[in-house]
Amino acid sequence: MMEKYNFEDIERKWQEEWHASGAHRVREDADGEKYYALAMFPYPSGRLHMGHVRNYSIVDVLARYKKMQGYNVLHPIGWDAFGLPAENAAIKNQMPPAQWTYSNIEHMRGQLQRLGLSYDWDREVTTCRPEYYRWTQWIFLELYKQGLVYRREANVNWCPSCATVLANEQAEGGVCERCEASVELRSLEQWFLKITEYSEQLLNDLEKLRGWPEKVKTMQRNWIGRSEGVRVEFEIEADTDMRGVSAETGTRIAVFTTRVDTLFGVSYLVLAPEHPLVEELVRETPYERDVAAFVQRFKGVNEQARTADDVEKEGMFIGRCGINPLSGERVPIWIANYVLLQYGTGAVMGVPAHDSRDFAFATKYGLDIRCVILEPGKELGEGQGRQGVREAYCGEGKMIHSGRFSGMESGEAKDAMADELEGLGRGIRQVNYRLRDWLISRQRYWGAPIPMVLCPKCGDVPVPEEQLPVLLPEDIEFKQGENPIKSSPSFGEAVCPCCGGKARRETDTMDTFMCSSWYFLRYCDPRNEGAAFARDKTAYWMNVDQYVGGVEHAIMHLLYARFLVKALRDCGHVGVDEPFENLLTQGMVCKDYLRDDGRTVVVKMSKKLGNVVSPEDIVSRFGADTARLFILFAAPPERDLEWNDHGVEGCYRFLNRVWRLVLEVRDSGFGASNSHEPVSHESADYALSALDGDTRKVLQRIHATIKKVTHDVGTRFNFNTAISAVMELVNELYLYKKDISPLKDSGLESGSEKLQGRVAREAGSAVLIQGIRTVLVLLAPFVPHIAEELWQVMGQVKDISSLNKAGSPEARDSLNVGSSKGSTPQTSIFAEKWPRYREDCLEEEEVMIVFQVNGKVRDRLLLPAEVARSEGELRECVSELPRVQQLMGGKTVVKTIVVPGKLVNIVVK
RNA sequence: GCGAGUGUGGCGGAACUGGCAGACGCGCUGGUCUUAGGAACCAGUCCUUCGGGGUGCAGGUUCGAUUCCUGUCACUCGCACCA
Repeated sequence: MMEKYNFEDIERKWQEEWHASGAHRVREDADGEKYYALAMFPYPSGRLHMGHVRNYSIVDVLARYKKMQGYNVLHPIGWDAFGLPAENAAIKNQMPPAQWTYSNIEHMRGQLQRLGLSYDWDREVTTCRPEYYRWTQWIFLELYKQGLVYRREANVNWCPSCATVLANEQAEGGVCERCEASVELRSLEQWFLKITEYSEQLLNDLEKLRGWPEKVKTMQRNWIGRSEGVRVEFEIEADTDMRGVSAETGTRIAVFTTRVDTLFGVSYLVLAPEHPLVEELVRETPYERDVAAFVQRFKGVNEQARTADDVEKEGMFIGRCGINPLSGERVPIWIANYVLLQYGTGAVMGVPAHDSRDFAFATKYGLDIRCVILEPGKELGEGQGRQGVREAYCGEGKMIHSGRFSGMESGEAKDAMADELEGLGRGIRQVNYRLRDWLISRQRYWGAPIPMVLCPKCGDVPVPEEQLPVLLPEDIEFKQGENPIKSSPSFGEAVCPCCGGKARRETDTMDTFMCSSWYFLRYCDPRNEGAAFARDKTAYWMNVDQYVGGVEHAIMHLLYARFLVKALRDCGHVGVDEPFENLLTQGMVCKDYLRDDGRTVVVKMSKKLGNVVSPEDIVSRFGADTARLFILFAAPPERDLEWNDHGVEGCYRFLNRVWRLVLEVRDSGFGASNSHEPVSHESADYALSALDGDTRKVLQRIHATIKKVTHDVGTRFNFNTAISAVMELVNELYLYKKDISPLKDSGLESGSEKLQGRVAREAGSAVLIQGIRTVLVLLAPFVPHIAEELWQVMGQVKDISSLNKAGSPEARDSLNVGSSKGSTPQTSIFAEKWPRYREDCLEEEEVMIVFQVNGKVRDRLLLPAEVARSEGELRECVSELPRVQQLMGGKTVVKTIVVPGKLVNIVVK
């Protein structure tokens, strides 16, 4: 009676074995080529979800595969452990965030280990531990030294009832997610990193990232938002009263435009309501009161709400006029909600005829709409009023009504007008970025404290390096409201490192993105107590060869990490420009969900909807190997994956099938142990050509599978098709095994026939065993436990090794997957070399050729390979095909296309 | 709005540089075995009026299009203080 596939015992056994032998520990090795496989580290939310399982399974396959290929593989894991949920849990459960976090990590670490992921646990990193955040603080100070850190007032979402700062997501619709009070913008002192100083580099270096999905690069490009244009200055009309305008702010309004060619179409100027000039321009004018009221209305509204699609454009005239620097025309100055202070100069020129936003605004307020660019192929009547213009034309065209620029192409005019403005000192070519500086301060407890001291005498003073880490206080009271860190009686008090006087300690903590922007560097040297990382360690391991994670991190995390690496490079701490060589963005794990309206839809698994499947449940019912196999088989990694319980069962069935195949082979006398008398040397020395057709076919399939799986795993990351190829091989081995079963030996043949038969059978057995070994090795990265177990079983099957004599030692090596070298039950399958396929084994004896008439398949023929490859012979074949001849009857052959080895297409009329 | 992506059986998905559409798996149908259920195994499974027709829809390029081009429709995702 064959033992059952007992995944529980097997998985436990091998996990213990790997742990005991330190199978996944890794260190720098000058001889080996390194490979750094990295999954985005998890937030310790409590338990793993299927998205984690998918992410880590993908990376584990790559890590194990590369290792079998002989690479020195770094495959680490850690915890992105700071963040708001821990604080919320602290308030709810009256438990310190640290305790909540560490117990979550404890549980999730167990879950990861249960999945058999090949992490080097000695390198585990936890961002909320002082040993780690000490270096996060150090990095902050390094940036500070470089002048990349500054503090200024900035608007934050503030909930007056909770007395706290909210993230945008917590303030959706302008309402606090917890108490539903309406959120206001509050101006507070905030810490920023000058990421904008790197805008150009962050944009340009995207070119270097050949291994990144185009989609992510496009998102980053848009995010950085480079635009070339001209900063144009409009003089404020001289004959108006200038009382309010100070010398510093000047008497001009600067606007930024990418369409300087439309300058003659300007019919008004608009300032953002918060623009510093506004107040001065209206001071002591009849407009002062109304403008103040208007500005007040928009002060409390956050930008997101103000710029949303459905928000009506609103504005008002402020009683002043500007002068168009090229046309000399007077244009009224307005303020409006659709102009943002943060972008460009906080002011725009209104060109209703050629900008759809301006068009909407001008239409609403009855402002002039002047057409200055003619859409190609269209004509414009006399009179450039509002009549006839139904929508803004935003394209290029011929210049009209633009003084001496009329008649030019708009592209030409752009240059000419920019030149002229520059000559007049009224404009300058400028590049603008949408990217803004990174606000890293959080008025929260559970984060790395910003290592600064605010001294009344010396100002902002960095904490000296030797005083790091600035530890999070533990004498904290957790309750709804203000930053809990302020409840510590001692934390806020500090001695100024500069003057020794009494000072205040900064109580803001850092954005958790800061912690996760350098963890991949720490993995290279995780226990270093004297530095964040040693330069030679990062020099060896960096860059990350393959980074895998959800596309939700396409912008922020990946941009911040790129920025920090560049900044650290400029501080002399790392030698690379970019951290992540190749990036794979995996899709979401979805499941069907019955909506209220009775329709079933497939959406992302979420607790809220209740369509989740717990990894723990699947692992305990089917095992880690099945869970991994299914999640890799159900869809290619970058696509969304639909969870299907039946599909999981299918994968479980497949593993059982592999299990039985191996055990049956072990038990039913395949292999040399079955021989009653030794097969003579000569008869055992098979040449490939001496193998019978079926055996050759199986051998061919084995090598074709090696080729496909290697390509699918190593190059395409299409694990689903790799797995299906192995399934096909298993199906074929099953059929083949039945054919050559030793039980078929009737013993009725004559002596020589018997010998011949046995020789053939032994060749068959050898190929079968080789096939099974191949299956196990190819499956090992996906389902490591069962592969390891069955590899051990195969160690008990004696190898005939007859095929060893079929070629050179190298060829032998690749032909006999992991046989030879006296494979013993003690040898791990992961010590095996990843197999290489043999070209000569791939060649098929017969090839299926398709015959088409006018592009439609009419016949197929299985032809010997030489015939199939010969164009001449294929042409001849056609005349022998009755079906083709019949369809050609009475018609003239126009031409015949022959694709050797594939098809023949006859075009007839 | 701006930007990106995806549309193939009952379902998840294959088809790599244009060359047999539907690999592999699920589900379903019939059978073998079984007291029965399950498991396992075997056969079948796009539609069809048997001519042929089929890859969201309409065109185009080509001997030949799921693949390339143009237009169109539908859906999905991203767009600044959660992680």
